[in-house]
Amino acid sequence: MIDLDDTDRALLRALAEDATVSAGALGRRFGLSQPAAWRRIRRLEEAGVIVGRRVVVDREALGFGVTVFLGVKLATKGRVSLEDFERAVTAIPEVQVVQHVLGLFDYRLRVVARDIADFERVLRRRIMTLPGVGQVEANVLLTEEKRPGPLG
Amino acid sequence: MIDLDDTDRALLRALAEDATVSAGALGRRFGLSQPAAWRRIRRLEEAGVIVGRRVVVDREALGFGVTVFLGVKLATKGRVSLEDFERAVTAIPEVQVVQHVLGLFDYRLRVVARDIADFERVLRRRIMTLPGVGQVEANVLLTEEKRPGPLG
DNA sequence: CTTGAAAAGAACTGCCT
DNA sequence: AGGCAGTTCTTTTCAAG
Repeated sequence: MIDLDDTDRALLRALAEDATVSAGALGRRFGLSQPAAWRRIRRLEEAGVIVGRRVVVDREALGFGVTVFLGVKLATKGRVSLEDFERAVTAIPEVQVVQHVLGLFDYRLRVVARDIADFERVLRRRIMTLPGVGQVEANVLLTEEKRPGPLG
Repeated sequence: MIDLDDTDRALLRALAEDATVSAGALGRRFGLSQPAAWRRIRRLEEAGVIVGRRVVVDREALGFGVTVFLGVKLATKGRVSLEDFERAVTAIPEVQVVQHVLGLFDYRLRVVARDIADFERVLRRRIMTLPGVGQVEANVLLTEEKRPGPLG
């Protein structure tokens, strides 16, 4: 649990927004030399604050225009039920995220589909047939805004 | 809505997992030369399939060990209410994601906090005081698994 | 921390099959 | 489409202040 100064936070915020900028460009933006900026970034990686770099894929450009969030309550609890459910749900290609949660539901899923008809197919043939599924609640995504979040 | 072949999907899957690998390394992995792999990646960028590159920040390493998903139902609807709510909620630093959704709730929020006590503070002083907030439902994140999702 | 420089590697270009 | 060869740029490391 390293603590960061304002410059570290600025670098982190910039890289979380766009990781294609070079260390030299970041240094110029925040008043550091290229090696200084580079050393700070490497320090953030070594400290486990930066855990990887990913490309962001636009699902709509691939024809997946529908995103639905599902809350799933299991009818049967217990260790085996959780493991069975998790194994089965991770085998569904349309499921992007599986969150084990505490509260009214046991799992939250992020599911993508080509359109609503395609989503109904996924829901009926894939989701509702999962082992131990009880109550299911759905929310269809309209717009999504991601923000940097707190950094220390 | 470009359509991809198996090689494009393999490249995309690899880059969505780890964008630090070079075009040359990807080419060797999938039986392409460095320029061939690079040209395919650039084509995916130009087609709008790859929309950016980001670093992944581990919030736990920064001391934010608690993630909570909130479903929010507005008491007062209408265009102005939505805009007021969105403007106010995006000003809360602990809110990472704001999703406008259709269903039982109107918005879904991803909120991070240092611990449960800190989350209670955010909930009472920030979330419950948002303009037009009605019913609120919470799920505390235990574990999260992200999967590649469908690519075409 | 800085500047400057050097070596390694990746990105990018043009030409050819 | 893909490959080869070459150029340009960044990244990465080092030395010295």
